[in-house]
Amino acid sequence: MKYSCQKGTKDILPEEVYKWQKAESAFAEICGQYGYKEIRIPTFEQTDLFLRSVGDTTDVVQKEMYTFEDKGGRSITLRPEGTAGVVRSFVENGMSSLPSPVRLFYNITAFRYEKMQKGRYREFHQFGVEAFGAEGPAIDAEIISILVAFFERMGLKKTKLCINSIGCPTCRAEYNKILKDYFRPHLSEMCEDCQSRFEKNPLRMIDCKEEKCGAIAANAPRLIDYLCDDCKAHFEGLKANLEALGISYEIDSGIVRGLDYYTRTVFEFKSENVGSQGTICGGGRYDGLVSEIGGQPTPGIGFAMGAERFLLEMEAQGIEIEKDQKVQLYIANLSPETQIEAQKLAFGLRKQGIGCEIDLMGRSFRAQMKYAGKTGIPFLLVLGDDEIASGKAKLKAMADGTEKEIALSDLASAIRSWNA
RNA sequence: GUGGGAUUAGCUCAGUUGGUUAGAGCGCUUGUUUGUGGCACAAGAGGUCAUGGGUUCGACUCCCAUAUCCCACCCCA
Repeated sequence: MKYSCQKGTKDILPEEVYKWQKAESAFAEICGQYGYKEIRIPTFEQTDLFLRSVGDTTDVVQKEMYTFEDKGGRSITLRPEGTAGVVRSFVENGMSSLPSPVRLFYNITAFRYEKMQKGRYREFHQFGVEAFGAEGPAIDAEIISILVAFFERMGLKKTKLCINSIGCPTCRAEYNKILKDYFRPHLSEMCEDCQSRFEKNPLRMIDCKEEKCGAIAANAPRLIDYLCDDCKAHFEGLKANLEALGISYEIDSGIVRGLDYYTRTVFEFKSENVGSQGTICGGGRYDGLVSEIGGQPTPGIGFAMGAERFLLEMEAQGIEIEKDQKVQLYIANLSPETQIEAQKLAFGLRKQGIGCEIDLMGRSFRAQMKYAGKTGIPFLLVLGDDEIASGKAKLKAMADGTEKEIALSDLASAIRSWNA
C-alpha cells in the first residue's frame, strides 16, 4: 500500500458516519433551542492569535501547534481549539454591538501535534459553544445544561460533571503566594516539572500525576477556599443554579484547565472510557480574553466537547445510535430495456420523496435479490416486461415478505401508507 | 519528547527448531437452469507476509534500522 492517512488522522467511513450526523444534528438542534446561532470560522489563523489567547507557556502552544509559514511569509497555525478564533471573529465583526448576550455554537476540526493514544488524535472534532456579554453565573449554568440536554438526547446515561473555580487575576495572585508558601518546604521532594511549575504556574502543581507530588498536593490549600468575595459569590451562584436545574455535580479542585484564558468557573465532564485523561468535554469562563484580543472588555464563557471522545463514551455505555435508511425501494430489473424503465420510474419516485436504488450492472435476478436483502432496503419491486405492459406490479415488504399489487403510478403513496 | 506492545487477504487472525506453489473465518463476485432475498452448497477474485538492509544454501520465521498502529507518561477535546 502506497498511501495511508497521516498519523493521528482518521477516515470516517459511511458505515460510521451516520453516528456523526446524528450527534451533529442533535447538538445543533439543542443549541438552537437555547438561542445559540452557528458560526463557522476559518481552519487557520495567524499564529499570534493563539500565543495571545491560549497562552505562550501552555503545552498546547509550546509543543502541539501545527505552525508553518505561508508563501507570503506569514506565520500560520492550524487552530488547536475553537475559542480563540471565535473570539477573534467576535471582535473583528463588532459583535459587541449585537443584543447581549451573543450566543454562538460551532462544529469544527482542530489540530494538535501530539503522540496519539486512546481518545486523542492530531486532527479531532469539537462541538463547542461560546457566550459573550453575560457576567453572572446563570449563563455558566446555561451552557452546562446544554451539555446535559445533549447527553440526554443522545441517550447517554452516566455522566459526571466536575466544577471548580480558579478565581480572577486578583484572588489568584493572592492564592499563588499562599500556594508557594505551602509547597516551598516540600519542593526538594517533588518532580522536576513541579519544581519548574513552582515559579511559572504553581496552580498546575495541584493536579500533578506523580505519586509523591500528588501526596503533597492532596493537602495543599485549595483555591476555592481563598476566592475573593466576588468570585466566591459567582461560584455559589453557579452551584445554586445547577441545583435548581437538578444537575448534579462534584467540586473538583484539581480542575485547572491548561489554557491560560480561563477565569472563575471551569468544568469538565469526565469518564473512564475515553482514555487516560478522561475528559469528554471541558470549558469555562474567560472574562479577560476579549479585551486581550483587542476588543472592549467583555465577559465570556464556553466549552468544547471532543466528538471522538463523546462517541467513544456512547459506545462504552453500549448506546446504539439508530441508523437511518434513506432508500425505501429497490427496483429489480431483468433486461436492458427494463433497466431503463426502472431508471425512469426511480427518477420520478425520488422527486416524490421516495429514495430508490436499482441495479445498473445487469446482474442476475438472484444477485439483485441478495443485494436488496443485504442492504436492508425495506421495499422491493420487480420491474419486468409484464409490469411495464400492465402498469401494475407487486410491491413487497422485505421484512415479512408480504406483497400487494399496486399501480406503478400509485407507488409513492402506497409505500408511504404501507403500515396504515 | 520518553517508554511498552504490535504489523501476514478488504476485516479478524493462524503459520509449527528458518525448508518447495502462504492458510482459515468473515466479507466480496459468480453460480446452484425459466421472475422473489437473508440460510445452505460450490467456484472465483484478492497478499512483492509494513518498508529497507543484514545473517543464511534458503527468511513470513533470526538481527538492525525506518515507517505505521495500539497503549501509557506529560498535557489537553
